[in-house]
Amino acid sequence: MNIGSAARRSGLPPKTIRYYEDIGLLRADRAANGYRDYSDEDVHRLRFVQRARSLGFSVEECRQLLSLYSDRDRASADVKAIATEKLGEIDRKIAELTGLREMLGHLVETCHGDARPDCPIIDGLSGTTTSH
Amino acid sequence: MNIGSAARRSGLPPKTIRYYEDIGLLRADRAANGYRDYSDEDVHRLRFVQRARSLGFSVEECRQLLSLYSDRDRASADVKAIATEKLGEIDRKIAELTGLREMLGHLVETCHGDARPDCPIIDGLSGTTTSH
DNA sequence: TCTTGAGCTTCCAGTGGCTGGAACCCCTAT
DNA sequence: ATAGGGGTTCCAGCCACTGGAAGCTCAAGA
Repeated sequence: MNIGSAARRSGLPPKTIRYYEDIGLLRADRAANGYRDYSDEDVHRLRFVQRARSLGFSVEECRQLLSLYSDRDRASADVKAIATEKLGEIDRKIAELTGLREMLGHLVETCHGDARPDCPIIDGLSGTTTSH
Repeated sequence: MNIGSAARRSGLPPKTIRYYEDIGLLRADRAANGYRDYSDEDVHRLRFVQRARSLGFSVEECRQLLSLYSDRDRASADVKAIATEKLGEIDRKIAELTGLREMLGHLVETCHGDARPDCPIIDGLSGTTTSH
């Protein structure tokens, strides 16, 4: 099938699929007219990458996962290691964002938000107020 | 003072400060020898940006905040609007990451992680298992 | 048959927010 | 005189795409 169909079935834009081929993540056959030609298995792989990306795996991690995916004899521990590492990263990001949320939320709460120029948010950012 | 001192005092690398000048976010005077010359007020502004960036504001938002910061007559409501919008974004990101965490966490939990090739994580990504 | 339009191809450039490196200048201390 | 640790500029690269131009191919309609 052509790239458009593969795109629709995998949930990835054609541009992205071409990009993935460009960086050697997923290659496709070519039809006689030069068009890329995708098999069902190719689409499967594309969707695999799409899911992995949407779960926060980097393209490089997708490359690893793909090779583990294709390796019928891989140890599940290898996959779990990557996923666990990623889980840690996600947790760290959540923690960081939660911290930010708290700080910014506090600033927003204490700002009366009217026409007067006095603003705790600006003060907080400029460091004139002791942050706690 | 030179860019190095300004960097140390603001918590921003010299490269980043030059970059900010490049994109017109913060400009600096020049000394006779061509070196950038920063006043305490400049450092204050740099730190302001540093804090805003670390709170998740984009550089463009920093530009807005800076102009609000410099405008002694601005309404605190204007600042609050930007901060509240950002708060919403942070909340959305947290929610998204929490969703990811749950999904990936579930996959990791159900993966026994040993030498056998059977792996729910790979299965989950490849879509052979119904996601719920 | 011709034309139209959609879809495909390649390639180049831009996004955000830096960061690294090269090549060079300046200033101070030894 | 020289060595070093600043500073300066500019160019390139990172990640993961995305937009756009110019040109090809294909199927359907007048």
